[in-house]
Amino acid sequence: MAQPYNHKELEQKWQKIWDDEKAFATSRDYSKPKYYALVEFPYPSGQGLHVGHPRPYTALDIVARKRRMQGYNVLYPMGWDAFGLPTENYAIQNHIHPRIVTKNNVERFKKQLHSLGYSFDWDREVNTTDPGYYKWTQWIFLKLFKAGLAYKSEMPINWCTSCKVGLANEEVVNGVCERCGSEVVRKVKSQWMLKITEYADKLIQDLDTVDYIERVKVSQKNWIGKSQGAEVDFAISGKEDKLRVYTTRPDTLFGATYMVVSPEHPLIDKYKDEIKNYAALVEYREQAARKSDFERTELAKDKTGVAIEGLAAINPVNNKEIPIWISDYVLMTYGTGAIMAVPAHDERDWDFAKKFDLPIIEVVAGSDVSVQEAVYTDVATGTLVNSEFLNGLSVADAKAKIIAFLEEKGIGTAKTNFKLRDWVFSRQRYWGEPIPIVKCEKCGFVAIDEKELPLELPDVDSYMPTDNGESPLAAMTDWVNTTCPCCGGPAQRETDTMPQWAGSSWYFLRYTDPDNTEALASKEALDYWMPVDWYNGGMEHTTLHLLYSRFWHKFLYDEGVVPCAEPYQKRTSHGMILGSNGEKMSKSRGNVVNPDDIVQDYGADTLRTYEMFIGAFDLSASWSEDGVKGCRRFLDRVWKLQDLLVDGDAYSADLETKMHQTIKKVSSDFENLKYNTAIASMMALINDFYKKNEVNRAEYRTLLLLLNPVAPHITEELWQLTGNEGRAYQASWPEYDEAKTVEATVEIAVQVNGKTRALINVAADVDKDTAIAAAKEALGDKLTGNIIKEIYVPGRIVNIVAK
RNA sequence: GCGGAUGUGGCGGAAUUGGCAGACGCGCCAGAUUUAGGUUCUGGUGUCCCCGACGUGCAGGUUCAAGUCCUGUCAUCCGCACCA
Repeated sequence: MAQPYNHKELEQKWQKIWDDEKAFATSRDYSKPKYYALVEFPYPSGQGLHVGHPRPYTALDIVARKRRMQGYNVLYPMGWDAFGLPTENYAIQNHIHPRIVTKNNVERFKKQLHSLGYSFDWDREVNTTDPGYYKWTQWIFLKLFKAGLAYKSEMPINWCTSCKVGLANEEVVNGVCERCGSEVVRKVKSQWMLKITEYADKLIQDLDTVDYIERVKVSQKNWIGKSQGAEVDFAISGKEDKLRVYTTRPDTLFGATYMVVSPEHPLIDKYKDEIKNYAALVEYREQAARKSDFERTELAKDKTGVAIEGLAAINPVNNKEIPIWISDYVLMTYGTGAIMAVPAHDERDWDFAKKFDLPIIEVVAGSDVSVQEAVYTDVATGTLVNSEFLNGLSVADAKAKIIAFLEEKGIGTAKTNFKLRDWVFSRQRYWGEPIPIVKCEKCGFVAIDEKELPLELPDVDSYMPTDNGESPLAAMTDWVNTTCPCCGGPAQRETDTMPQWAGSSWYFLRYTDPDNTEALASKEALDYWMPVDWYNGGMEHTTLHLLYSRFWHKFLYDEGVVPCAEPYQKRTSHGMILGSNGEKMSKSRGNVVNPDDIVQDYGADTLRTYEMFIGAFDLSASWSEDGVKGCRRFLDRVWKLQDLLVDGDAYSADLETKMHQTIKKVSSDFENLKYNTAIASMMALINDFYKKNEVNRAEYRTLLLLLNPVAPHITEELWQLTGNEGRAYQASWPEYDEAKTVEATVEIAVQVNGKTRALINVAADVDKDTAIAAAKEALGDKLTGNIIKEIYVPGRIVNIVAK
């Protein structure tokens, strides 16, 4: 009898051997075929590893281990996305330097990941807070600055009242701060911005060149939100000025019966002396400023607004004078901050017009414009009416004709717009990369010399942002006051730091050559390793991190720094692991599972197996301790198979087909995110061994290799115990013979009128006549009536239609 | 409101191009081993009026055949937020 399966002893033993043997160190031999597998590097939080982390890490560890066994030179690295607010908040509360907090958290995470037996190449570990790393984050920023893609802008930004930081639009979730949950208000502040919008078109187009799961592509496209329309100038009655609007429906111009501008629109202050109700407008604007974008744009709410008294616009196609209103449903940050309202064919405009009793003119036929439900906007089938020279045209034709008309008259142009807005890149915080820019009274904003990089984050007395919203760095006058690299005169350093997204926007490049001091990575390393072959990460990062990193990568490609236009060849996403009650795991719900406990009680191999077996990889799944036990039982059974081991260097005849089928299934399932069914097929295989009460060496050997990527420790131990040469992780991946995956005889169903009435065994390649004859014999007197049709699907079914 | 998913036994979940619904696991039931419990092994386990019928959120449809395709509809989850 074999010794009992002692997971603790055995897992520690093999983890040490792998370390000593440098088993998973990436080769610098660039002549072998390469494979770059990547998982999102974690933020090393104070809570330690969560059971959600191992799901993607195990999945790609399986792929990485399998690829090594298939002869690839594999890069499967890990690092730390360690700048960020929770660490800083912890530092503020406990008066510990964030560097120390980060160091402690990283140590803990690393120990936890190590205990799970991942094949990460720890020689290539990166940390975004390491000056040797952020030197290159700053270097990329300077490149962006020099290319005109980084600029300062005074504009309304999202301001978190609690964190006292500016947030990207993308970081505001349901109107509250993504990180702290506090209310977000609008505040004007001078911010560093990155022109991601410059790359909007490329970011959409190049999605066609990569293998991302469809959901991710769709999310990215929707986020970028490309729309084709026109900008149209409306004259302001009696003034030189024009009021420019953006519309996706220029064909409905004859139906524009009023205009709406955003409460912040500059028009209002420009003509304040002529506007009779200026005070009312200002009051409305102040109300709007207190609302978040979310509240302002919530669909269900009542429309509000104030008419501007004393100004009117002229509809350029029919020269009718129409009123101008202000309303907070028009946002200054999208389009031109002004719209033409076509209440007959836009729901929001319709609501507004009904509430304030404004005229509604139908210009696309086919609706009853007196009731809201009938608002007609069908682009595919509509026909224009009440529109003079557009009458009778389809919407598409009318669009083309009106744009031509506007362009000829010089009052409008075709225009493409994007929902995507530029990236607010400043944070008034301490724990981030300093922005390597100084402000000189004479020269303006000046990049510091590249030789000065990294511009290190200095130590400060307090990590709290100042009450006026300045970063704690602003209090360090010794550091702030410097000289201008351009003219040598007095200058001040930028005191804002970069957002957490900065370091994670290029980390996959650094892994290829992490110790390079001359460049972010050598050309040779980048040419060999890039692009990442398979990147897996959470759905929550598809619009933020994924878009930002693609943007930086495309910029670096244009600069000749990286060899490919897209960073990731393939992108997949995993589902969340929920608590056993089906809710998101959180301390307050008391449903958090600590992976350390599972490793302790059941072993890393059990945890890894369970995380893969829990359900479809891309869907969320609930944790179940019983499920963990089932996976442990499976590994116990694999362990105890050594007692049933018999000699044999070829698969036994009765299991040969099953062996080839299992190799085929496991091999393809590992490639297609179907880890759960791969494990199920291995369970089914060992059930067959148990039924037979024996397994031969050839069969056991194959099983151990198939299972090795999932449960590397136990399989390595069994590999050794049962007298195999070398290491399992170095063995070749099992191969199968397609011809041998097919059964000689198959059981097929015999149906009458689609209902199964019998089962027959036939040769797999039996012809139709023989199959039908066998089916009729099996049916006997169950078959009555006249046979109308006979259907035979090889290997599947015989269906006889009788009446 | 828009966009994306998801809906299958007591539970987690399987099911090529439409082709025997419920693989695999959990739980449960029974038997064996055990002083007993646990462990382990073996067998069983969708429902019902059980030689038959009914079953994949609901209602229709196409088809010899539908979890899968089509139309409509309901529910839940995620993302976005009046995007002009």
